[in-house]
Amino acid sequence: MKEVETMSRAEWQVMRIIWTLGQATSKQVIEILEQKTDWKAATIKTLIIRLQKKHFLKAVEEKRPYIYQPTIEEDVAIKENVTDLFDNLCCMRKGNAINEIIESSAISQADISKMIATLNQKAKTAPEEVECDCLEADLK
Amino acid sequence: MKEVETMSRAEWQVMRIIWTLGQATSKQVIEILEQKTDWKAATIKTLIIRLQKKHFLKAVEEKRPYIYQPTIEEDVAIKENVTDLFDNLCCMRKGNAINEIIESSAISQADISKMIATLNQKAKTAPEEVECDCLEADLK
DNA sequence: TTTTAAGATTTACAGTTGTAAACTATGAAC
DNA sequence: GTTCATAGTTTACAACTGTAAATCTTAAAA
Repeated sequence: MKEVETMSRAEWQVMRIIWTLGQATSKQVIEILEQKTDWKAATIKTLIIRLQKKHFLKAVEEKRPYIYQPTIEEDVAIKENVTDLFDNLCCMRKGNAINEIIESSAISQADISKMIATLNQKAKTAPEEVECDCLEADLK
Repeated sequence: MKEVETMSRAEWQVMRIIWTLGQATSKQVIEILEQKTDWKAATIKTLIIRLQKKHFLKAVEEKRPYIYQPTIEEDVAIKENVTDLFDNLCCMRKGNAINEIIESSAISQADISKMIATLNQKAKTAPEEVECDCLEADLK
């Protein structure tokens, strides 16, 4: 059973537009997503409605067209998603997985420096080996 | 429309067990997952069957109990998942997202060193800033 | 060889997601 | 004040998921 609302893949694309714009009308979102995808306007409207039902978007409804605004910050949502994924990976393999995304992502100088700092810090107390816990009983 | 088969969350848990053991009978998987989750044996059997239909597992069927083996390597599957997630994040925010998982994950000395090496290498050609492309039209 | 328990397969069913058409309401133009 | 076009809401429907019971098979015990 689902405890917390989550965004589907398609819904996430809608949110990206609105996060980037700060707020947007459905028309704006539709115009942009029709460029990026093969979705029909009706599809995009459905996604907006679902995001409202899930409370990830709220609409300023003074008058039409409504203006849609995010109710969750992009960084927070990203962190939730990434955490959720990594929580289900074998501990032993996270390091390698992270190394692979670093390799394949464009990252700014500033972010690189920050990561190196984080890693140096971590190195002070990091274990020689990380144990696999894939067969361990969970506490839940 | 789905071009490629993907594993659902629940199916992933089954794969983790079998990846870790190398191969396993349904009984082994059931015993372990009954510890880790609230799933009933029947549920776990369903997941195994679906994984076979999706060709992520094959069964050695000489005789019962069958022995199930992965048809995809764990590292490959992890990379696909992680890539799939990061492909849908705003470019500008990937650096920060990666930094956050580094902070919150247990990582071995060896993996830390490797990442630092990767980052130093990247720093040589990394841009000062990464541009957001969330509103850009895709090539597809 | 019959019985039976363990294991495999089918069937079930509601909720989510991708995908979109049909329908309704409203601001703006006439 | 009507009439539209635009924007918002309902309805639709199949595939995928989480969840599991019911049923069929077969190796092993009796």
